[in-house]
Amino acid sequence: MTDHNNEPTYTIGELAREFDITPRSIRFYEEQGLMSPERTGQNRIYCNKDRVRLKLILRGKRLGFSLAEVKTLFELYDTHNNSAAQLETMLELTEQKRAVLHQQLEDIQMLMNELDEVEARCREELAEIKKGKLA
Amino acid sequence: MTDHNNEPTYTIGELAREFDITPRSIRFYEEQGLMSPERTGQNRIYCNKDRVRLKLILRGKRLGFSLAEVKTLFELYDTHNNSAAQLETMLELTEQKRAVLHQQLEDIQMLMNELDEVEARCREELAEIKKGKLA
DNA sequence: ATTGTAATTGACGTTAACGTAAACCCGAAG
DNA sequence: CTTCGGGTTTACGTTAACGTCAATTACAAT
Repeated sequence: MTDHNNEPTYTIGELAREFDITPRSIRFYEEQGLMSPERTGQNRIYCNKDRVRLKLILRGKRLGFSLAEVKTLFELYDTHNNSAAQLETMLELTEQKRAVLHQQLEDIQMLMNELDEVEARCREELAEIKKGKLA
Repeated sequence: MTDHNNEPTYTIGELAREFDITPRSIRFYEEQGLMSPERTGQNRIYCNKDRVRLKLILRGKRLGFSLAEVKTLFELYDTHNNSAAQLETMLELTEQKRAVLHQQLEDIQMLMNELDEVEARCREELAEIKKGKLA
């Protein structure tokens, strides 16, 4: 958290701890072109934008996106595309992602319902057992 | 869809086509202990229960679960556990899964919001371009 | 001067989830 | 009979996303 000139920065270790990942992972994300932090000599120095990126990467991963996919999302978001063609492409991609997310929402709903059932069955049986012990 | 004695069955190829995966994948799931279809000689013959299992496997995958995790979920669901200890364990596991799913729901919400923004920005710029072309 | 702590690059190892190729069997069609 | 379109096993190849050294550097405290 070396605060130099009013903008907060972080070391790789700090970010690693904060997000509960290893420095190795962070370097790997950089290697894959997902971020490019500044350097102090040979040491990496991360600014807020980098931290946000990292957060986005991890969120993408939790949703099952590959690093490559996350990267293209970044590129989409970054480039202020002026070409109409690219803008159209981008809209297509957001639509695709939206479809995937929608599917996941459905999946989650169904799984949650099943979990409810399993849990209910479980609690019932536990109650049975306890009744048996008291008798 | 060989209907023998009122219960529908399927070949590996049929299931593969239906779920848009390869037979190799299905055999792999079996190898991992996720299903064990009957045999006609050396050929696999899948019943409805197997088909449902396959569907569940794929749903699990879409949600980012590993095959191993899906397997333990199956085992949880299958075994009519009588031991109180095992029931408790099961409740813990369902709680864990629930937490993961909740996190995913949040992630999806945020990502969808971002997609909305990106899309809006996109459409604006497209409108600009079109206006330019008409002028 | 040494010990400790955190960082670096480079290289090789690992796991999951299949893909792919080779060689085989089997039942129906021409 | 052979050809063809399924299916089968065995086994090695592949990709992603890191893990795990190993060797080196830098700075900080004892």
